[in-house]
Amino acid sequence: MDEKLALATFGALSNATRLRIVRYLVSAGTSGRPAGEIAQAVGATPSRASFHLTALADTGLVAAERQSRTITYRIDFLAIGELARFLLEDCCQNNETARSCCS
Amino acid sequence: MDEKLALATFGALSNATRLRIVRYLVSAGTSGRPAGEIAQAVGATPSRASFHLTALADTGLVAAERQSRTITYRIDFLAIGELARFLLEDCCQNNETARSCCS
DNA sequence: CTTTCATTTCAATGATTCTTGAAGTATCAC
DNA sequence: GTGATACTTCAAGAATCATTGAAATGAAAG
Repeated sequence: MDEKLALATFGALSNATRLRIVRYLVSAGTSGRPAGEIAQAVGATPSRASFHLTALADTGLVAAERQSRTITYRIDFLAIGELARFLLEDCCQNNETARSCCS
Repeated sequence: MDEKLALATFGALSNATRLRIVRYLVSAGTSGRPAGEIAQAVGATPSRASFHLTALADTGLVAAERQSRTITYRIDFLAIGELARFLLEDCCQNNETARSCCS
């Protein structure tokens, strides 16, 4: 993960609505959830949810897949892992204190 | 780490100048660096650096300590570790794919 | 006590991001 | 075809965030 993407990904996670979406999609697992259901789950209008889903998709944190009328969004666990790796390895130079938190 | 702090911390890391400061302070290790030196290292005016250092300190990513005229800023490795933990455990429910990136 | 040095704070401006509601696109069912 | 459903896009305004340069603070030194 390059620095530019890391900055954008941190930005994506710094919004309450988007973080709620991420958590909801994590709980949904690999099957994902349709946009409308996500909007309802996080208490956002369809338009607002779409705005934030697009922002998340732009960073690769979620992937979108159209199935006829519905668009399914799915969390990308690898993208989150890569962000954690960026934080601990690239940024923190593998500092032991930092790493010890999630081992 | 609660969600509110996590949001603020992601926000703190989503700015290029602040990320440069974090990386510079990581390379400085536990002794930290004075504000002026940080400003110079990241190519920011004193005022701009101060603004971003305050933002970082507000989230606990760095700690400030005054020594007579100079103010030393130090990275808090634990805070970064806690953010990584939030990401992998709280957000990702310990998903193995996410965890595998930094093990 | 004045000056200098290191740094912060302030106010103004500019830039980015978020929200809202309306209009648009795509797909299905009739 | 028309109508309904699922979702996105757009434009306008509101809110938040970043940059700048000037003024203020706090601490040492002469």
